[in-house]
Amino acid sequence: MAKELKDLTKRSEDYSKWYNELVVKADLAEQADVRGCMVIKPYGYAIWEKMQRQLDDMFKETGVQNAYFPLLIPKSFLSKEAEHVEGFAKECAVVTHYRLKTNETHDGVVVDPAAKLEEELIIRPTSETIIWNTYKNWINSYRDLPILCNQWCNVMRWEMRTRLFLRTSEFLWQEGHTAHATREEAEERTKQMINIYAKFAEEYMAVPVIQGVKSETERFAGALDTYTIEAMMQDGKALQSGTSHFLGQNFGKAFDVQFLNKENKPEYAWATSWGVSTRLMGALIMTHSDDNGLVLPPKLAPIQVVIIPIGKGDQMAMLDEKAEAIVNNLKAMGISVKYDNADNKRPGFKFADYELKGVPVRLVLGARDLEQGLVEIMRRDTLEKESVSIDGIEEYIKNLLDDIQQNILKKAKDFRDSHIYECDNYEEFKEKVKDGGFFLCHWDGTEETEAKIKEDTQATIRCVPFMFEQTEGVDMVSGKPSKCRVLIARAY
RNA sequence: CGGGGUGUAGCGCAGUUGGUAGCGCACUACGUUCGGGACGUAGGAGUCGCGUGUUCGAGUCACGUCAUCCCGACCA
Repeated sequence: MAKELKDLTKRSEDYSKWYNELVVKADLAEQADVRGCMVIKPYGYAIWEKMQRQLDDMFKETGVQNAYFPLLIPKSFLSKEAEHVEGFAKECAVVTHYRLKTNETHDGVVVDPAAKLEEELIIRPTSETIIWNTYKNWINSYRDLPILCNQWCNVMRWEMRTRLFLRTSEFLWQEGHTAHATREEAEERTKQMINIYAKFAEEYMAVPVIQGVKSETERFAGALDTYTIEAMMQDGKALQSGTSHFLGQNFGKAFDVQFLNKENKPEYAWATSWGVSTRLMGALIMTHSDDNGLVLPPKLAPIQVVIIPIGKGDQMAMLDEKAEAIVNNLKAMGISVKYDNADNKRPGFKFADYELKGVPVRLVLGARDLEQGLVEIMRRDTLEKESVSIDGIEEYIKNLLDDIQQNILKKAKDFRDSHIYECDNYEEFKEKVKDGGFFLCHWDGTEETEAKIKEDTQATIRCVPFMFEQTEGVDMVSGKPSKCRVLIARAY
């Protein structure tokens, strides 16, 4: 096992603490006083907004439109698709009453028993049911199809254990729900969306991901196929970062959504759904951060460049003037920049603070350097400092931002690739998997084997990956023949 | 839901055999500072998670309860 991963494993013992503390210190989010819910603070939300905007653009290029559906779902809707209810029943919050009243001692409120709902309402854990109940009214003919809707919303899943960004009871996400006239078209859409997620993760988040298809046990409740993108965190564990489901005609049948096809014959609609959540923020944090704090990819950083002036009182006016010119030039180039000339914080404090916040580039405007026409530039990914001529500094910064974006992706990719192992020996696997990493192993396709691996090692089959050339072999656990290698890892 | 922690000022914590509620950071004012998380002086801030009990007296002891964190089962 690589030495650096050993070191990470050591950190992994209190990785959660490191992660939670880092998030709080970097001012991204905090745990709310309500069980398992999260307050996303302005700086954190700014990152989420950038993600939203980019994803939205990518969706719209494929014809998807945004819409909005209700938060509350009648209980009966959820029971219409058997597997779906099985999967979500255990984690639903239920609305049973619609009114409170003053208590007998008049110092508080109680639920008014007279206001009990005849049918309870479920706070959406996901919206397939209410959306397909609506689609029923929208679809009569093959000419009405496809329907390509996405909604940005919150959902609630009453998780037993929560963790900031990775698993909160309430989380923000987008969920796309499409209806199609043919199986082929729906399957095509399922793959198209997982490709978009992978592209977004790599090009914008600089998080390399492995695409694949889930095993039957890990599949979304009610889906025929679940495609996933799996990212590797710095402690070698996997994080499922996005999913796209081919739902077949399950929801079409459950909600009786039929249309007349070209042959004038009734047919059930074909469905897909796909989503990514604020968990992506967790992926971002856990992929790039170091001990100084966050490292944000320039394409998603709310502040891409921070300018910090250093000088004595009478020099500040001159520095402000110099800074203003650079700020205006950078803004004109579409670069978001913050000039921090607050006089109540010393430069050293500002340096540390913006490093913690992950600002990709820092420009120090020092009176002393300026006499020689120089400024100091520091890049957050490597923490390297360089003195650069102030002439043409804007172009230099633009190139540097591009370079940082490329570099952190490369760094994450190199790390991941050096921790992917092919393994054919179960004893060796059991020993190595403890320390993290992705394992490509032959699997006989049975649930028994899957369960045994999980019980022995806590690792799970993440997916059947697409990106590797597949050959037949022998299952390392059962010794039975195997068609392909699957990706196995411990996961968040 | 099982096992283990932790609840005391905004944050991080100390508080001895039960006897006046403390420290660091942050905050406010003034001054000196300012090239890698400054310093001095003065000041503000706390129903000790909540409830019941034991006691002359409870942050401290007992019982209960709630919240939160970590480890499992569930999950994006």
